[in-house]
Amino acid sequence: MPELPEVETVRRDLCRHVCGRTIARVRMLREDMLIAGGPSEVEQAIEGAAITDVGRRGKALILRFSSSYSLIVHFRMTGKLYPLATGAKLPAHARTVFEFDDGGRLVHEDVRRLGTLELIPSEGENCALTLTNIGPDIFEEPPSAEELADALERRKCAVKPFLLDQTRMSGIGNIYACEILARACIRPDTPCDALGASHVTRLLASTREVLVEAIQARGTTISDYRTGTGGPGGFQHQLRVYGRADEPCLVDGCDGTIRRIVQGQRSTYFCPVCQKRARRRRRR
DNA sequence: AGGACGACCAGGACGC
DNA sequence: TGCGTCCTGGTCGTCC
Repeated sequence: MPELPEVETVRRDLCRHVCGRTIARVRMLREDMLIAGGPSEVEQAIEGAAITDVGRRGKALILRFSSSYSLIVHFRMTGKLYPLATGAKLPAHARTVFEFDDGGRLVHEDVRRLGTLELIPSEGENCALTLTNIGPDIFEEPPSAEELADALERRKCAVKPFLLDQTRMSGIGNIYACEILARACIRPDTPCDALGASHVTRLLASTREVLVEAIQARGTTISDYRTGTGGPGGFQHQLRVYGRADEPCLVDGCDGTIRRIVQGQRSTYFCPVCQKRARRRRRR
């Protein structure tokens, strides 16, 4: 599932491969994925325009055009965006095809069609529906220890659902939430307001480490995700807990067994031995 | 206020 | 073989 490292990988790949190229024609095969404007508006806005930049906020990818329009793509679960090899057949679940004036094609594929496309004038990007309720990107604009401690103190919910909440900080999804907490040695069901200063420090450091390593590995491919060149990522081989229920903990010297629990209707994986639950602090 | 849960969507795994 | 059921999960909307 495309989370921050996956979308960042796609962004970097597309910057390299499609920036500067001009769209001759856009074909929208599933118009219902467009959440603002109609297909004809998209055609008018981007046909004849060049892709000038590819941006990202959280899990949202932003294609910027020389016509001063932006197309915001949210992959949700199964979205992919990559240049199609010359002469290659269109994939079964192609939803939008961008045809370049040099003959190349960029294809937007989404098996489950949960993803969205949104056209918006670039100057009004921040008002896009896709980006309302999406907080600062946790990789580009991470909170300070003080800010994070403050946010945690105000919440009683478990720390894992807190990490999934995109409104304060954006980009972390189910897989990386599990991995970050494993790295930080914090139990996912620890209440936010039980976490102290040392936990906050570990949480921030682990977040940074996991995201950096996952981006270096070009993201995690479990089933659908593909990079911006159409290939799989590599971080699935470096996962410590996600998807490893009943398997041994990989931490040196730890004899724990990975457990799976459900939080907010989502799978959570952790090692009950090396991930400690903080004791709730006494409040005065 | 904020938590729980269903809807959206389609395919893969699994049981009978 | 073939069908039904469950599971996957990001985000939004609804309800309590």
